[in-house]
Amino acid sequence: MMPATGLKKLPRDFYDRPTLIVARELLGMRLCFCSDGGMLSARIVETEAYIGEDDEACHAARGMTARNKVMFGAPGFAYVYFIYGMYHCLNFVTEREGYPAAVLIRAAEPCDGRALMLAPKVDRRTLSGPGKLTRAFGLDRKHNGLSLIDDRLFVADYDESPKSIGCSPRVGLSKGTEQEWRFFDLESDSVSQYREAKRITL
DNA sequence: TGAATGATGCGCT
DNA sequence: GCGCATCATTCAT
Repeated sequence: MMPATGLKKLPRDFYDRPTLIVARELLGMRLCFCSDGGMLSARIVETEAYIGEDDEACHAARGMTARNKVMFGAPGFAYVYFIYGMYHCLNFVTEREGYPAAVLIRAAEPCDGRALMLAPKVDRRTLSGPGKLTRAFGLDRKHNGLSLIDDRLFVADYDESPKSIGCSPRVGLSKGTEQEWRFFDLESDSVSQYREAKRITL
């Protein structure tokens, strides 16, 4: 049952589409998470696409493993993994079951539940990076495999689409840097710092 | 303002 | 063992 406020939770069909489309359309959408303390939400302003076994940068490039198997499953599920010994990254699985693809959520603007976010202070930079975002929300591998159609973790359309969208190579990779599969809201100051200016001033 | 680096643990070869 | 879809800090310009 939808609340009377007109909350539009994205259906599974939204994710069951080409990953580049999903990555772009997620910009401006609200990431919503019911933490133990209450409801958290943030406006997504930066995403990256990872598409199939032919994408050298995709975790699925070497086939299915215990770690990446959620990516091979049905669309509309959360793929959360642990990286660099101390961070987690949040992804949304896309495309048909059996085809491994996902969108990494890289940055967002804090909205609801700011007092509940696990950060020294909450401002426009609090969620400006994938590791910072998951840490502030308290997301970790316990949340790997959660359905985004459930009420615990989901995305809703608040009609906050960006006016203009930029793209660039994906961040932090040694392979797969030729594709420009990173997308971000050009007018947001919550986008992650890395190479931000390079592509915008084109 | 930007480049280099250390922290830190797990998955995979 | 090595490398990693990161980040905060340090040091150099």
